[in-house]
This record gives sequence, C-alpha cells and structure tokens, in this order.
Amino acid sequence: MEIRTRFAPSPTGFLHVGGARTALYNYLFARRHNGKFILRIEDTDVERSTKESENQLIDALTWMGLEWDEGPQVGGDYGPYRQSERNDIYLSKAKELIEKGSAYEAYIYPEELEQIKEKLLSEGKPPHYDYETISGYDTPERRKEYTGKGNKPVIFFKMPRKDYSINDLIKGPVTFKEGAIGDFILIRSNGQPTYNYAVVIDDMQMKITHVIRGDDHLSNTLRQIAVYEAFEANVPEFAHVSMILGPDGKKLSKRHGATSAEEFRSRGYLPETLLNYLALLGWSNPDGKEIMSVNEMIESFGLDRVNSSPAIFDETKLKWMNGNYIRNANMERIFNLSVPFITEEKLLTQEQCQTSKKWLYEAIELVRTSVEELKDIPKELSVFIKDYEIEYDSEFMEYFTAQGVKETIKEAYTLIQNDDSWESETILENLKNAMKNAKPQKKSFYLALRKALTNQFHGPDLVKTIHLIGRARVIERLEKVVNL
RNA sequence: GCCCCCAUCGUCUAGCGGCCCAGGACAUUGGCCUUUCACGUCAAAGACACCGGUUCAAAUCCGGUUGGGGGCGCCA
Repeated sequence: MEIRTRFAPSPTGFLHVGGARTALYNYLFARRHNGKFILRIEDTDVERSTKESENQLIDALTWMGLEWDEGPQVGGDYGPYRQSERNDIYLSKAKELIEKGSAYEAYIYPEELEQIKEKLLSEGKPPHYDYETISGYDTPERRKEYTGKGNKPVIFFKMPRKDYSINDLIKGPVTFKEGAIGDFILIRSNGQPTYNYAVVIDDMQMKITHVIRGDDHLSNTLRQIAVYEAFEANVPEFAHVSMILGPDGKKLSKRHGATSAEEFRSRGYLPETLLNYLALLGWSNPDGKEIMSVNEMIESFGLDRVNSSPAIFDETKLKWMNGNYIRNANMERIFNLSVPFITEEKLLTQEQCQTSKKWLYEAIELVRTSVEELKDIPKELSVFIKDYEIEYDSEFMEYFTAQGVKETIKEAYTLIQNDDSWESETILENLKNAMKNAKPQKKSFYLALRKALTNQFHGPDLVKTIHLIGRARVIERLEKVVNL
C-alpha cells in the first residue's frame, strides 16, 4: 500500500517552527517509503484564515524545499486541497452520519450551549454535551423559530459510550476511557465544518495512511477515531510528535523571540540549517550523525527514533549549525544570499555589489568564518568599507613605541607606496621585508599596524584586510601614523 | 476539577536488563594553531527527578510521588 502523509496547517499566521518540524517529519516519512506528501490548507475558520498567510506558509515550505506531491498549486487526484472548497463534501457526509444515527441536528444557540456547560461545571460535572440534553431543545416550535431567523441547525456527533484506544507510533498504546468527552459539533451554524470532523473526512478521502502531527492533537484523536468508526472506515496510523518548548519550558510562543521559519530566513539562516536542526529536535539518526543533508535524513528517517518527550528550542545550537553551514556552503551562493543584507543596511548599493563583485566576494569569503547569521555580514564587512577616525590610544602607543615598530611601519609605508600590483602576496612580502631591518616583535608590529588601519585590535587576516581596504586608504592612514 | 502525554549533562540527545562508575553534539573552561579575532583541533568539567518494588543484575521493567507539558471551543 502506498504511504500517504499530509501536512495540514491552518493559514492563520506564519509557519511556526513546530509546524515546520511536523511538515519535515511528514515529508521525510513519505519520501523514505516512496510515498506521497500532501499539503492541505485547513481554513475552516473563516474569521482567522487569510490568503496572505496561506501564501506565507507556501513560501516558507517552498523555501525549505519541502515539496508536496499533492496540494495547492500542484493539484492531485483527491482535491480540492483547501477545506474551504470542500464544504459540500462535509455536508453530504454529515447527512450520511445522520442517516446512520451517528449524528443529529440541533436547534440550539451558542449561548444556551454555554449555559449548559456552566451549569455542569458548577455541579462539579465534566462539561460534556449529550444527546439527551441537546435534543431537549428540539421541539417543533423551536425549529420553526430557529429556522425562521435564517439559522441552520448545528450538526452534532453522537459520541458512543465506550473506551477507545490507539497504538501511537511514537507514544505507544494510549487509551481514552469512556466518558472522556461528550457529543461534539460536526457542522457549525454557519455551515462550516469543525476541525475534528473535517480532518477525518479529508484524511479518509485523501487516503492518508499516517497522521504525523503535534502532541496537542493527541486528545483530539479520540473524537476522530469515533468518526472513522461511525463511517466504518479504516483508521490511519497516528504518530504524535511532542511539543517544542521555549527556554523557560513553556510552549514556544512569540514572547520567546523568533518562532517562525520566515523570521529565521530573514535573519540569514540557510534552509538546510533549519531542516537539520529541526530534524534533530526530537529525532536522531541511528548512527549518531548530526550534520545531515535532506537526502541523508530521508535514507535514515523512522518514526521509531522520534523522541516522545518535549524539546526546548535552543537557538545556541541553531546558530552554531548555521555558522557551520555558512562556512561550508558554496561561496557563490553565500555571496548572492549576502547581497540583500548588505544593500538593506545601505552599506553598498545593488550596483556597487555587482560592479565590485570580485572585491566583495573576497571580503565575504574572508568574514564568513566568523558569522553565524547572514545578517551579521554587513557589520563584519564595514571595516573594509567605512572610513574611520583612528584613535591613537594608550594601548596603541604601547605597541607603536615598542622596539622597532615605528621604524618598521615607516618602512612598510614606503614599500606599500611603491607597490603597484596590490596583491595579497606582495603586501605580505612588503610587510616581511619591512621587518628585516628594525626587527620588531611581530605581535606588536601587527597589532599597531592593525589599529592604525582599522582602529581595531581584532579582526580578520591583516594582509587580506589591507588588500581589501584598498591602496589609497591604506596609504592615507599610514601617512598619519608615520607622521605621529 | 477531569482526561491524556512526558521525565538521562545547562540544551538537543544515545541507551530499548548485564557491553554504562552512562556515549555524542551545542554551550562552558583550559591547551594547541595563529600577527589579533574567528575558524580548526585536543582535553576537562557536567546527567540517569525522587521513593518503593521485580530481578543474580535496572538509566533501562512495574507502581507511586513530585515536577513539566497538552487537552477538556460553533479554534486548529
């Protein structure tokens, strides 16, 4: 049988990292078994769903390379893949359930439901609806009055009184005792299906074999299997992945900082970083490998190695991993990805980036070793670009007045002035030659020189830095020190 | 209140009864490399929540306690 998984987000915001991980696991599982990965948009909540966030979701998924075989944009044999376009299906299937005696219409108002619940709660009883109570409102007069106002009846599911259990692929056996929940709504008064109903209809019709989703849906599973059974349909396998928590151990939310794939993207995270990190947040490769390509993940992915305990989202490791990927990625790609950050910071214009591409390329290649997010590239680059007022502070003077340093800098100044080639190799030669006579302590000389040129004591390779700052500015700055 | 889930270094995890006085990765600390910083590299420190069982033997199995998370919507 073909393995079919789905990722079913509701378009009510950005793509949360938890959702991204769920999508990843679904994708990996499907690919691992040569199955299909389906994207379905769960937009039954007309109030909160927006086309804009649907597009955002699709963008983020595309950015991560999580290609779906069926869904919006690509179509498929089991569409439509947007719940808002499947209303008649939900309605007709609900009618089926009514005929089977598993569901019933109710002519009740939301406020009345609320009252029932409050009353039960105040009596110390669980706030569950049941047919006996709800049908009490179903009188001929009531129907007339209710529909007279243009209302459509709400359709309730009649929850069977029995135990249910599943064998979750991650959690293991889970049993829900009889009476855990009461009757629940299938179709709202606005004609829209509720989540717990629509999911089942869709998963059934889309022939989903494995439902891999967040832990927060575990309790919902009870309702859902009841609906499957009412249709006498096969229940899919379930795999509930644990939540992602913030550093304080609470469910990861916006107050913890960046939580969406988009935010990480805009900070200069590479998609492979996010994918790799998220894969490891709850799953481990059998041979302990940590840095993995998506293909390597596909080859070794299995639900049996997905951890059942919640995980804290640790940006520290994410950052390290991104730095690692930035250093090892193709340089041309890093160049192209860096340009937007550079122009955004107004460090250089788009034109400048292209006309001095060779120079910029070299500069980025040099600073990429110390960067963890691409958004830090401009800051690192500024030392080669901006003009500095050099402060000849006491620390500088210490190095500058050290034995032989001043003379060597003078000598270097002369040699550099006569250097027309301006290649890193010749710059290095010049510096070495400059040291020959006065023989300064290497460290003092380089430190003084660096400070005189960049106003900093730390930075990337000095020779390359000199090369990148450019001959004119180097001479200009050297001139000042020499005349000190 | 009721139901469900979870519990190994600070963090992510390996471990599925003896190979574990618990292994790896990030972070931390120290060394090396180096003109500095970074990278890289080597090393150190650092955990089985607690209490009872079962067993010749438990991080691993069972029960309880505690702690954490999720759910109990005409949200998904």
